[in-house]
Order: sequence, then C-alpha cells, then structure tokens
Amino acid sequence: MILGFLAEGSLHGYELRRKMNELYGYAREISDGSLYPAIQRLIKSGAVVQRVENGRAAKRHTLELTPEGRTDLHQRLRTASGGNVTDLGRFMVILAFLSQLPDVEEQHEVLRRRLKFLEAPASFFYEGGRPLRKAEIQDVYRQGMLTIGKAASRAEIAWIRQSLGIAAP
Amino acid sequence: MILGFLAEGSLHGYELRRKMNELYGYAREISDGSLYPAIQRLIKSGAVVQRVENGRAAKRHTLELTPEGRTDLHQRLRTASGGNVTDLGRFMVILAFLSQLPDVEEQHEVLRRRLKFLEAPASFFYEGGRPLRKAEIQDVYRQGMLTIGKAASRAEIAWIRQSLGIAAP
DNA sequence: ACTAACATGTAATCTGTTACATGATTGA
DNA sequence: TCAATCATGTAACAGATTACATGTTAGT
Repeated sequence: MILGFLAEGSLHGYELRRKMNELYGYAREISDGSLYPAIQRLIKSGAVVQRVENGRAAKRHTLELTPEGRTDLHQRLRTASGGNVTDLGRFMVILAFLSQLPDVEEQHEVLRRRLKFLEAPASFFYEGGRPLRKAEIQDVYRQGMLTIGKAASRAEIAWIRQSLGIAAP
Repeated sequence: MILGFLAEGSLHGYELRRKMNELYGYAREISDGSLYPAIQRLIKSGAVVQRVENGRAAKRHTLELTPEGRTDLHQRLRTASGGNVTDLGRFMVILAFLSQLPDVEEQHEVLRRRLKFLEAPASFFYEGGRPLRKAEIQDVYRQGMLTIGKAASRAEIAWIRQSLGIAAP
C-alpha cells in the first residue's frame, strides 16, 4: 500500500496513513506504530527517500518512491499470490494499484489467478475433503455464509470475465 | 475459532487446525507455530483443558472447552465489533459460531451491527472526506472494486434483512 | 483559551511466521 | 521400504498493537 500510493505521487506520512485507512481501515486500522516503522524499513531498503520540508513550521517529511521502489512495487503486484489473491480484502489492495503494472498482459495474469481461485469448488466447511453445499448444512448462519459467498463470487467472476474479454460460459 | 470449534465438541490440535484452515485458510494459513502457542494461552487462561489420550500409540492431546471457555466464547461473539464486524473474512468467522450464543436477540444484535456498517455510505477512495462514486473514478480496476463491493454488499444486506425478518425498503 | 486536526516518532509487549525437531501410522 | 499423513511442539526472528511522547496550526 505504501509503495502503491507513493507511485501516484509523493506524500508525507500523515496523508499516507489517511489514504491507507480509507482503502483498508474497514479491515484493520493502520496505526502510527505500524506505519512509521514500515516507512523506515522501506527507506532502509532503498525503496523510498525522505525529504524534510522547510516550507512549514511543523516538520513534514515528504516521502518519494525511488526507481528501485517502483520496481519493487511492480514485482509485488506481478507475483501476487496466496492470501493476496484468495483473501478479498487483500486482493482489493492489489486491484487498487494493478494499473501501475506497465504490461497489460501481466495485469490480466493477476486477474486470471483470482478467477481461477473463484471458479474452484469451495466452501467454508468440508466433510472428508469434499466441500459441503448449502443444502447439507443445518445452521442458518452457515447457510448464510455460503449464500453471501456465492453472490459475491458470482459478481466478481462476471466482472473479471468482462475485464479479460472472456464471454460468459 | 478455537473456542468456537471446541464448543461443538472436543478435538485434538491437528483436527482443529484442519477445521480452522477450511474455514479461514483461504485468507491466512494457520501454522503450527501460531496454533499450538494459542492453545497453550487458552489452557493457561482456563478456557481449555488438555487430556492426553492413551488409546493410541501416538500421543494425542484432546482439547476440551471448560464452562469458563464457553462464557469467554459467548462474550467474544456478543461483543464482536470493529474489524470483526467490518471485515468480511473475520465477520464470517463470527457467523460460523453465532448460533452458539444462547439468546437469539443477542445473535440478531450482532447481525444488526453488520447491517449498519453495510448500509453506511462507503468507498475505498475519498475526496475531502466524501466517498467517491464509481463515475468519479478513472481507473478501471478501482471501478471494479466498487462494482464488486456493491454486489457483495447488496446480497449480504438482503440476507441479513431476511434473517432479521425486516422487509426490504 | 481551547479543541481538533496535523505531524512524527519510540518502547514494551504480544503475536505471527518460518524453520527446526521429533516420532507413529497407514497404504502403495 | 518409502512417502504421505497424522501428531505435537520449540526457537529465532519479524511484525503488529498499544501506549507513551512531543509539538504545530487553524478554527471557534
């Protein structure tokens, strides 16, 4: 997220935190204690440079992405896998910055990985390795989980197919 | 999750991990290094007791929920808030065990908190504190985020309203 | 004068991740 | 006999959370 937002333009930490909280805060609030150490790690790795602005009385550290930082971002987007693809919240973060990947074919490759996950038979509950279907579950809230998951999945599959230019089967 | 699964019956760690991975593994894989220390913390807090089974050659520790553990689970479900309500993945875990709450009115109160969140105007991107609508966003993938989010939200609102016995507005 | 928002950090503690470490059982 | 699965843990390291710590600016 830090690399993604900085790829759109230089920011200082406070603005960055606000944007990060808007994008992801519904899932997990970004606190000072996690943001500033994360920025320091990126500075240490050479992905970000910090310039202290003198224009204001209050010290204000403008953060700028280096060419290495941009390469790092591209690599992270290109190789998105695991939870970054299967968890909706984390995939949304990938989606928010996917346009930063210069090659459209690489963008589509990421979408295809998400599509593959969505199209695989899945449940939250299994019996002998086999995903349980709604009719096999007694609990109303667990039935609801499948109802909700199915609706979300259908909508997303339709959108991805359309984005990739694939006809609905 | 540990308290929830143990509320349905005693299990040993390995089975517990499998069930946890089925329910939540799409988002984050449960590893031994996080599960076993978590179990030890629950034993220390008195929520869980461990009985070593002698029936098998391989040592097998059956985990059982104590009455205090059950009270703990109920309290966690009853007071679910923040990310546990706003993050879909975490809310799903709440939903999976919500029937464990003895009072139906308390179950509904949790659903109402989720409904309130879903019905509030929200986006992933804001301008001057105001959520941006799809038409105001240029990036196709960010438009997709809103498309997906809206569809998922609509389906979930409909299901919760139906569960609560509220007519569609 | 006071409050909210702006602005940046550190310290102690807790938790998660990854790799290591061990051993039994079951089926090919 | 070999591999997969069952079964339980620890150790080193990385990262997150919470509280602490400080100071400015703009509006009422």
